[in-house]
Amino acid sequence: MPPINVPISEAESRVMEVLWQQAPLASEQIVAAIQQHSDWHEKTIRTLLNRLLGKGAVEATRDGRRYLYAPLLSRAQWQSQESHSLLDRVFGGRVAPLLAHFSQHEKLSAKDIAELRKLIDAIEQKER
Amino acid sequence: MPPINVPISEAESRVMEVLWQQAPLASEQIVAAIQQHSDWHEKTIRTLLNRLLGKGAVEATRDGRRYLYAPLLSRAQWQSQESHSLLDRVFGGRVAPLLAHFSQHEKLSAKDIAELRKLIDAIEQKER
DNA sequence: CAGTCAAGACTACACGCGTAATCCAAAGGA
DNA sequence: TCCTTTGGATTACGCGTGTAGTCTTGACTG
Repeated sequence: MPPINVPISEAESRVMEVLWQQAPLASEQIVAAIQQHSDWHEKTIRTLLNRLLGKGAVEATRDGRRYLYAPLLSRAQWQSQESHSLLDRVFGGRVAPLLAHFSQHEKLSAKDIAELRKLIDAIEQKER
Repeated sequence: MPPINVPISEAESRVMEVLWQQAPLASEQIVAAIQQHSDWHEKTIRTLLNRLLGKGAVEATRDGRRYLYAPLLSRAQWQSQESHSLLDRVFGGRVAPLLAHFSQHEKLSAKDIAELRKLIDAIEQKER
């Protein structure tokens, strides 16, 4: 599975979210899923699906007279791309300033902090 | 100082970076600074400056026959906007998954980890 | 005073994106 | 068999962005 390296837009990512939760799906099901939480027109959603196809972010396999769609770009890959992009564009590629920023300017709940500590402990465990 | 809440584009942010390092500056100095690290045309840079003006992200004060430019949007504000946007768009608004993602998929140096630990210690200090 | 130059203002243009509408072909119903 | 329906393919269109080019006006030069 080669990494997919095409940027997908905000609206397109909403379509991907549906497929990341469940796939393969027919376009009708995707439309239905999205319309539960937004009022996008069916045509709009199909357009986005087609653009994702063009970008190679999803695949379509024929199923009778329609297609079933499934993601080729994984959620983790996409998250990596977006995170990396933020890191490079906004924080000069360094993780610590990003973290410092979050700690100083974003509200971290006690739970967040506890989770962070656990994560770091886990990382250090792995290291040694 | 009211927070500036207009999105600035990638290219525009390069111009802001110059002004965040030093301000106020005449456009000529901004052009010179940017051309040290890129080959953007002078006209391009001036266009970006003007768009930033239009967005209210910088201010221009007359200085004889030219303007001196200074940021109105601060770097920290911008970093917050961008971070928040990533957090919401990509990680459902929760910090821990973002961090988990970084810890699992991005390479964190030992130094990063040490800094993270220090940050968390500091946060917890502050809390109690 | 007329011409030139430089900084900023205005205009341009292609491409991606959000947001659809229209066109087409195959399948199913009358 | 012809019409309708339905999924998909193609086309549309305004806005932001990257990337400049042209126009204007005031200042300086001869």
